[in-house]
Amino acid sequence: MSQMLNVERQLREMILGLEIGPGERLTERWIESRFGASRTPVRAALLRLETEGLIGRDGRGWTVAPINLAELGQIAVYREAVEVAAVRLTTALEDRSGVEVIAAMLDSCDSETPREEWHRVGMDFHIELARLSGNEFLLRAVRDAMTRLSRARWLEVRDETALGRAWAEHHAILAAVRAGDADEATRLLSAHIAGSRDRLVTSLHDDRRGLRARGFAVVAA
Amino acid sequence: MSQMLNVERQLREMILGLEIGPGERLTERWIESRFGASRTPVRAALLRLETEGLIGRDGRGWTVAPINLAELGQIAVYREAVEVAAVRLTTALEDRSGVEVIAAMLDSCDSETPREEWHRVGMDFHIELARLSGNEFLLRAVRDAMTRLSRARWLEVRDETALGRAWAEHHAILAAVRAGDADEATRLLSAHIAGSRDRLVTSLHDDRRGLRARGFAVVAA
DNA sequence: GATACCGATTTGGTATACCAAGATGGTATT
DNA sequence: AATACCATCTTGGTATACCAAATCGGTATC
Repeated sequence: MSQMLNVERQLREMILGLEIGPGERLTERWIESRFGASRTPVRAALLRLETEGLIGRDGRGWTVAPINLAELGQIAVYREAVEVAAVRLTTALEDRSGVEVIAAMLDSCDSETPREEWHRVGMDFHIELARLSGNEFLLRAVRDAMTRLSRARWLEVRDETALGRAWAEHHAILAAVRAGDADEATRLLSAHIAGSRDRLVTSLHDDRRGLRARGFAVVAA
Repeated sequence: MSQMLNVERQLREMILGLEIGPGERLTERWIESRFGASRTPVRAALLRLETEGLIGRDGRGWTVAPINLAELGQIAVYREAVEVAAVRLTTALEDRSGVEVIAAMLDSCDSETPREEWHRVGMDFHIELARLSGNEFLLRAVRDAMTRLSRARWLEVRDETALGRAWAEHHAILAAVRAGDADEATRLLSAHIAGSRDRLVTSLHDDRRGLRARGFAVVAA
């Protein structure tokens, strides 16, 4: 059986879905029996997830990466650099029709849409926006950053107004890109990322006791 | 024996040192016998080198990544985004004394220094400059970009004046950072990266027949 | 002579056996 | 009762055996 991809995918989903908590120890034998694969594909999956930053080595042994508030700040800086560069490339394109596809994706969310879907679309917005640039490295950087952020975003205590605000900011960014206004687009994007980071870090910092009570390792900023 | 790290390091060095040519096929069994390791550490090394972009899958099987001129252009854009962000962070620091360490590193090269060393120092300049920012993600991005560029830079037909020009540009960037002049530093850095890219792509494009004659796979822009 | 077909070999994917180092727990000694 | 020490178990690192698919040659047929 082609277990390798399955083990990697399922394990990633368990980690991102917080079914395995941040800071938890992983043993190859447990994964082996949990997914019915042997150690070889398990090792391959672990090596891949390590490069994604979702797990790390704890001396000997593997550990699910903790929630690291300092890291969240650094990722925001990284994101801003690459996302702004991607948007600048995109605004310089003649054909920016890809913007409409992303707008349609945003509009697929309404009041009936479950929170989980709002989150996913919110992340995909940034990934797809980077893809429009046509630069594989900027795209990969944004995708990696989003992967590392996704658990934290899922833990964030987010009210409806915050989701709506992000949605509006996403649309505003698209409007500026559509108009070819690079400066406005990057200004809006930078502000969006900074605001997003502030709300995320604040929310997790305020709730860090609750997170630790759930058995999640949280590293302070 | 701790073969895993050795296999990975030695194989990386063979690829970066062009002892294994771009486009060449790799078999796990060959690596196994070449380095006296078994397939498990070989697999680990291959998986890691794949994420570094030095090797890729060719259907079934592994292939050393070809020299890709279009990719070199994309990397330059990526580099500029992350290196400029790093330099902006660094100029905003109160303590920029790390700049002097990098300056000393540059000055360790003189007319007696072999070409190979000039190349290494030229790459380390960018890595160490990114490290000063204190942002792990920007540092990793620059290090990854440099790794992907290093084979191409080694193939570049470079005269002495080009090496000296890069050295002078590096010093000029450091001077701007030392003075805390972020705009000047980023302007110089952007120009340096763009010029470096142009010379690199032009050189490889002009010599692509020679490269192919050496058995190297070259993908056009 | 070209081509279609079939078997042998190669090769990556997987499973598993073995090993050494570290963790664990229990016992004996003080 | 506390602690030092030793046997045992766990666990990641490594080596190897087995499998299926793809590739490569060769032969036979048209």
